[in-house]
Amino acid sequence: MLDSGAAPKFNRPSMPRVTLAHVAERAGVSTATASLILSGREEYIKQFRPDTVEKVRRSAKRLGYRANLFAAGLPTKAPAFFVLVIRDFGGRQDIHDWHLWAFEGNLLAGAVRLAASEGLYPIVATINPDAPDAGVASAKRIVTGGVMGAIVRAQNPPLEKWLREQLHLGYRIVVVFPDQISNWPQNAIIADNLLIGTSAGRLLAASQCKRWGLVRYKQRTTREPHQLRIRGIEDTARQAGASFEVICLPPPPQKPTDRDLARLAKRDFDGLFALDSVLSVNTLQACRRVGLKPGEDISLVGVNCSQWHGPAMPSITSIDVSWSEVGRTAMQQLIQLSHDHQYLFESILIKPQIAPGATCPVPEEMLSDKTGSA
Amino acid sequence: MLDSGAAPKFNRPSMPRVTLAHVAERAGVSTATASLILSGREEYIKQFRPDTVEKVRRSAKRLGYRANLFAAGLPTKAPAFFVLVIRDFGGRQDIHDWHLWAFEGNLLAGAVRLAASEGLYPIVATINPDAPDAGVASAKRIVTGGVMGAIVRAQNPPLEKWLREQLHLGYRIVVVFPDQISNWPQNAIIADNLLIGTSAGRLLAASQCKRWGLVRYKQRTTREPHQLRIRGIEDTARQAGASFEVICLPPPPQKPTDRDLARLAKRDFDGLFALDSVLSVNTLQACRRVGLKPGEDISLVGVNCSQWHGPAMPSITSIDVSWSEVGRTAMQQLIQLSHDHQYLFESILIKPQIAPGATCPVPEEMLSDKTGSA
DNA sequence: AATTGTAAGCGCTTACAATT
DNA sequence: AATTGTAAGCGCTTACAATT
Repeated sequence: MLDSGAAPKFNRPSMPRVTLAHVAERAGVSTATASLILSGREEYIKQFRPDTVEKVRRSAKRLGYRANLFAAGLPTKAPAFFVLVIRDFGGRQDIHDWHLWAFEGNLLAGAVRLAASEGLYPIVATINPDAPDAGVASAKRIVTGGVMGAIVRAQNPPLEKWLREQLHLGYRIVVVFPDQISNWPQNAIIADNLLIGTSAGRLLAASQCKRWGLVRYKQRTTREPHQLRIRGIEDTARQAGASFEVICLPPPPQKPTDRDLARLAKRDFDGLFALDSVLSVNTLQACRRVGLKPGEDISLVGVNCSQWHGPAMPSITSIDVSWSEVGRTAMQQLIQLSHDHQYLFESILIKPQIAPGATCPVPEEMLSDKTGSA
Repeated sequence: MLDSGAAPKFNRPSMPRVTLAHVAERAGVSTATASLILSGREEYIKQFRPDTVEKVRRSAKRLGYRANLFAAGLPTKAPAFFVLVIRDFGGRQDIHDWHLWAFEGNLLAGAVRLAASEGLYPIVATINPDAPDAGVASAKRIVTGGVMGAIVRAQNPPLEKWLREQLHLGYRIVVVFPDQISNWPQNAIIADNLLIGTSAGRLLAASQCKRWGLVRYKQRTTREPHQLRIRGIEDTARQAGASFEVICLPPPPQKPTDRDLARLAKRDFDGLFALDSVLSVNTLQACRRVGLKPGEDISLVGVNCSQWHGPAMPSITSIDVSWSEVGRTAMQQLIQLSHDHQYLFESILIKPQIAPGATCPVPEEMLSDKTGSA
């Protein structure tokens, strides 16, 4: 299929780039003059004679001149690039992995929209959480490779540890959704996980639920974000005088088994809270499989799953964290730090938003507190 | 919420970077020696005395030296960066837009995995198709800003025209999924749209369908990729002696109306082919709404929707194009061009794969031809 | 011959000097 | 005073010269 080099017309060597020197020479001025004029900054341009400005601009246009952005950044010590480290989801064709890309995409979009307005470009590195050290080296290299700063979607303890070291060496790093929250009093953008839990609890309480079930993964160690969510709903359960029990489902590659479903089928619960997006969808699915109808005979509140609903399924009432808002906030901080020539800021909590769905009604008064960012 | 600058510890100025000169000085050698040794290339290192090598490495480690990748690329004229232009899906909270990020993510992943092995980093620019000229300038600037090359997810005719101009100026550009296929005999990675259509047709024919319906958008102009898919299935219908009619659904922001559904409800069809991913999902949804059960009383073949199925819905039998394969192929070509110091190659067709689902059976013999790339 | 340094240069920016 | 050029420098690489 590939036929490169066969036909002569595919053998054309790539032309040498047009440089500022070419433009200057053709316009009969020095490179300094050309540079100043092409900078586009009025304070520079106005000190040249109009016909000189014209000459230079014409020459640049004529030759198709484009500044080399890498060279341009060197003298000013203000690189036009920042790093964005996101997750790669292996080559696995798992449907959940595939969808998770949408979160990363929104994070990227949030950051990039702001960056563009500052003339900043993102260099994207991906890290596959399953491949501990493989692709990480390349990401590390670029984070410390002379960029203006880095926004890193944290992935695992070793990476977070390295990031903290680099941060205190003076690299401008903003961490997004760290796992070990308590280690990040500085430079992190964190979802308000406690509020996620209490919000879910308030929804279940408002629906008069009395027998709450918390759906989580069966794992030895529970990560801090989930712990906080659990604490949030536990507190609310206590206040609401509801019973509170835990249901475990297997982590992503696996699907819930009949044994997992049995617990649900006993109908001990009238309200469920699923800790994350995949759990939420799996819980909805599991309920339907055992004949439960969330929204009718049981309430279900999920997390980050408002975008998830399949056509014939009820939409899940969801406590959402806006990934694009997180991306934007991270970028905002990076820009601020850069302007201030600093590298530390106090970590920021992002408030979740309640996205009403069919699986649990949302009282009017809870709909108002949708905002949360500065 | 943000408290930057308040506590004194957030006021630490970012430290100046450690440069090669620092490392060299501390090791008592010239920058040339330090550079050669830290290049990591055996042919350079072996010509130095072992203790010199040690001195330099220790000094670099001691000072926490990281090479500035932008400066490093200048002298060699082999920049370590390429551009990847993908789509941005506005701020719209449309569920389809949200999911479409997953495609862009897979495209990115495909390219980046290969790039990493060559030490290449992607600079990502996004273009919002709805904002014609707004963000485009920034993307154009970086594409011609001194990178090794660019992979561009084509978006619209004006952009494609500009890309073709730049290509013939000598910029290394690989276009992905162009709209105006016939304008891209060179430097494009294109889905084999004709084969998508004929594959769908063969599936419907194999299911003994006789009254085929083609589901497309109602628009004045039909874009070339869709035209080819239509031609593919039309040809197959003729060969199979099936009738062939068109059903129109409204484009993405809108949902199918009752009037749109009426056509389906008349049950004139026993086989449907939906032209793209959004149409496929909408068609499945529409069928269910009028009481049709795809897979039982009607066959449905979609495009790029195998990952889409909601829990309680049948999975759609889909003709898929692997976006990560497309990304990988584009990257492969870029690397090849760079090695050969060329900038043109013959456009490459990517064969689709048949992903069996519940809405239309797939004969054994059609499952084999899953591969397609070099 | 083995080992290292000198120097030029990548493409740009900007302070400052020099010219009219 | 208005206009432009000179020169140094950003941080690096690599051909080549120079030293032992």
